[in-house]
Amino acid sequence: MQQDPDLIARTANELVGDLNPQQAEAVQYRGPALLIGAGAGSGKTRVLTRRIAYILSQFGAWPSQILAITFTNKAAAEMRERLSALIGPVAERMWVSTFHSACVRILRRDGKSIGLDSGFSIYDTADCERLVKLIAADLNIDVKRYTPRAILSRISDYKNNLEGWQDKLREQAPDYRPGQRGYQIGNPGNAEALYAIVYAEYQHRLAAANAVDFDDLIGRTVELLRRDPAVADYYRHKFRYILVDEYQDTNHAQYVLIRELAGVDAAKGAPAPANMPYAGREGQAWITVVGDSDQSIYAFRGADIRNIQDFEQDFPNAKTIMLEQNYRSTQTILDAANAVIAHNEGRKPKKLWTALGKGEPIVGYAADNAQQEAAWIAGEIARLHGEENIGYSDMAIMYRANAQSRSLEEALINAGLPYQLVGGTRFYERREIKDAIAYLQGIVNPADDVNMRRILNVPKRGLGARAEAIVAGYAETNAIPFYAAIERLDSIEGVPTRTANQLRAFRDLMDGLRKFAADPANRPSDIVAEVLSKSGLLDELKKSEDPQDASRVENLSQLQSVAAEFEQNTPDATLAGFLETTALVADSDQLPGEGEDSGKVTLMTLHTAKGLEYPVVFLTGMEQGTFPHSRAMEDASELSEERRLAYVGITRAKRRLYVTRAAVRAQWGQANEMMPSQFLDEIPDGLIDWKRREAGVERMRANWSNGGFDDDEFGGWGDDDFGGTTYGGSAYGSGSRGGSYGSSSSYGSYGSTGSTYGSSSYGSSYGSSDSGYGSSYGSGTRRFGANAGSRSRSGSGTGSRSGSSSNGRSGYGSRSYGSSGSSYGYGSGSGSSSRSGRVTTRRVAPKAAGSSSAAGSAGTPRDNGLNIADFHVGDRITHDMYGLGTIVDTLDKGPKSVITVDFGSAGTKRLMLNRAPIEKL
DNA sequence: CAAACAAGCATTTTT
DNA sequence: TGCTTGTTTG
Repeated sequence: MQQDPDLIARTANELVGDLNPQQAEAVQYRGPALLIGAGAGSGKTRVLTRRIAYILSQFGAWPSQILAITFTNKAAAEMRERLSALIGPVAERMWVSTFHSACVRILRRDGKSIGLDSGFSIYDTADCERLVKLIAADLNIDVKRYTPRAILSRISDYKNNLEGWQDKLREQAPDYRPGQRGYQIGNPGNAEALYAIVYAEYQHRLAAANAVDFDDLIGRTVELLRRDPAVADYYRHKFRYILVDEYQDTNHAQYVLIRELAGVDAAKGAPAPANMPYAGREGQAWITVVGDSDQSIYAFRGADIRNIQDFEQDFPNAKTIMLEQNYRSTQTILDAANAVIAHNEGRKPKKLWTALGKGEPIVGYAADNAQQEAAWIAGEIARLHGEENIGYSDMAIMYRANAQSRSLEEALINAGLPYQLVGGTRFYERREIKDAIAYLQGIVNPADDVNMRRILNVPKRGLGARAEAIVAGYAETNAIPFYAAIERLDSIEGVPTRTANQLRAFRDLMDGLRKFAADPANRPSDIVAEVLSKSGLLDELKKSEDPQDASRVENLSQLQSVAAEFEQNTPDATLAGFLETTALVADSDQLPGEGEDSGKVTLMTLHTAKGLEYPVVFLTGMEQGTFPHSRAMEDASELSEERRLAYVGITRAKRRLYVTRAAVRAQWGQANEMMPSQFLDEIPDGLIDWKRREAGVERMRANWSNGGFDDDEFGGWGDDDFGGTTYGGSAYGSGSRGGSYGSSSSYGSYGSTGSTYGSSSYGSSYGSSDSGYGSSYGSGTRRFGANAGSRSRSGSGTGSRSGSSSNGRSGYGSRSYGSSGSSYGYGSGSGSSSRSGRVTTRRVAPKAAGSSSAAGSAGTPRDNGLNIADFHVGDRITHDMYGLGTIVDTLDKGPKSVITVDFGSAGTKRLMLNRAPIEKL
């Protein structure tokens, strides 16, 4: 049955002999619909690839009959690789791809029947935003009230739910005709109508530009399958086995797409027989979906968890097989994960277990601030590498949001540790790259107005807003694309001669490039080179003085390399094909594949980390407001999603898990005091070995609280304990590893440069090491150092608490985070019952140490010599930053006296009298 | 029309 | 704090 020389036939025993019973059952199951509930680390990919091999060799299916869908290109590549190893080179020819690339392939081939020319452009988020802005300008929409982002997110919702613009328009604004001119919305009371109109107009212009956005790739493919029976038949006949990975992250459109491709509803007349040995050539294709509802973390982008929850109702004769044995992590890690996820309501109980044994405890660390958190992690990584011989590439640092990567990077640079950062501003989103791509897109698809208008004046060639408006007006009047108007510029009236000349030059440029691209002898990388030089993009950047532009030149040359690489890997590489790969890359795609050792520590967001595993994982920023993210804490369902994200993060770790937090985190240049994450409370206390349980500030706070002073917004009065003693001393130093840690090479310099952490010694040594980071980092540290200061407060009882905390858990209940704990009622996880109205992140350091003081003497004690006796309620003062204010309260604490000042619009602040930059009037 | 400057806003997470 | 956007001036 297998004449295909590229296909290695496998016996059933080869495919299931080494699997556990549930895995084996999943691989071999015969039936129209199978849900594999695959817990984290349960061998999901293995089962999926084995099942594909099994279908080929035991069901007798052709490779071309299989469609395997993943969410990222990397996952697809990995699956393909594993398949190759299992069944041979035939894997290279199979449809193993992401939803999006599978749809592109279908639309390129068959999109004509819904009006898509095969050279269509794929707009990324930035392109879409430009388009919405153009529309908003034309319709006179107030973009302050309706931001393009908000409009787009609404449009995305519509598309994810397959709500067409025609229906929306009919419901909300039946008199609007897409493409009509001079329509002014202004500010309608009816927001829904506005959304409907913009949606319709947006689709109209996408169609005119022969372009689609990400969501359209799915939605328009569904539309194609529904509208064109011949096309639908073709694919239903072709794909007899459809397998979908990460099914919990599918949205409604993707769900329908699968149904349509499988012909579930078309086959209704002949219900899927339950006892067929294989799918056969007719009727409904067989569907296998794999997923874990506890790892659904993309609801914000439309993923509908019900797809997986309701699978058995949705597909006739469906079968569910659960995989709960974990082969990845230690029992300790799984216990933590299980405990956390158990706090989510309305989920099917599921308990991962492992045969790997208990393993080491989770290590916890509470830092004073993000910089210290990062430095501690860097030190720990150096130690693990040096003492335990753990490779850098076996360690990963994860965080909730990309912005958190900065301090971590800085610490790693400072410690001289190799790292790679995944995500952040993506290569293809960089301005210069987008510019170059826009040229390429314009060559391939001249109707692409968004990209044409983007490059009209890039590089500067004297074609500004005015010229653009003239051309756009003509194009609109004549209902032709923007570029077509330029080609006809001789018939446009009222074009200044200069502008006309420039437009002609632009037209000649584009025509020349297009001719160049049309020559089959020129490959994509040649075209990229031609575009870069002829357009003047490269010249402009090379001439520039801006140091940033040097790296832009680098990036552009890298783009050319990418194109060259693409040619290497693709038999007949076309420019359009190249553009496609650039449009659909994901962050995780940059990660090295299996078996490649980067030799570097990996930094990435928790979202990016899904599907990956590392022997050592650092989960950072475990604070209320950071993780869970502040915008997700109010809403029960969003909080559940955060918790699933925590579950994903914990289960990435194979052997060792670290959880760290910072008591103070600076964001937007403001220091905020952060409460420990509720997820930390949800991990059973006995599983965590706290190397440092409380940050310095928290300990002090606890001690002062009985003095009745526990409120916010005073200039931090950290002292030497804050940095020196606490960090190098009791909490850390007394741990068994203190000595070796301090003496490890990369870290040693740090320890030796100064006794205090937050103050100048660190900032300056860093600042001098790298000019690029120096300014932002150095100043940030200095500012904090100035605030936290080095006023000595020695002796005031850091006693019992610090002692016991450094010894670990004893004596600490899971809720005893200092005195303030009880006032933060986020209730230990039981749903929405107790939601405190209190904000959990608070500003602790006023912007006080304004530019003047911060710039000067970093870390020196600066007593302004003011005396509390001179200040009374009602007195007027000025503050360097807040301006005029009136004293509303004073608190005499000697040198630590505090005044409360009402600054009117700037708010009411509590200020440390002797440190605040104020003047009495 | 471009360059320089000021103001306002921003951070979830991504195919 | 840092970036993007808008405004002003030459």
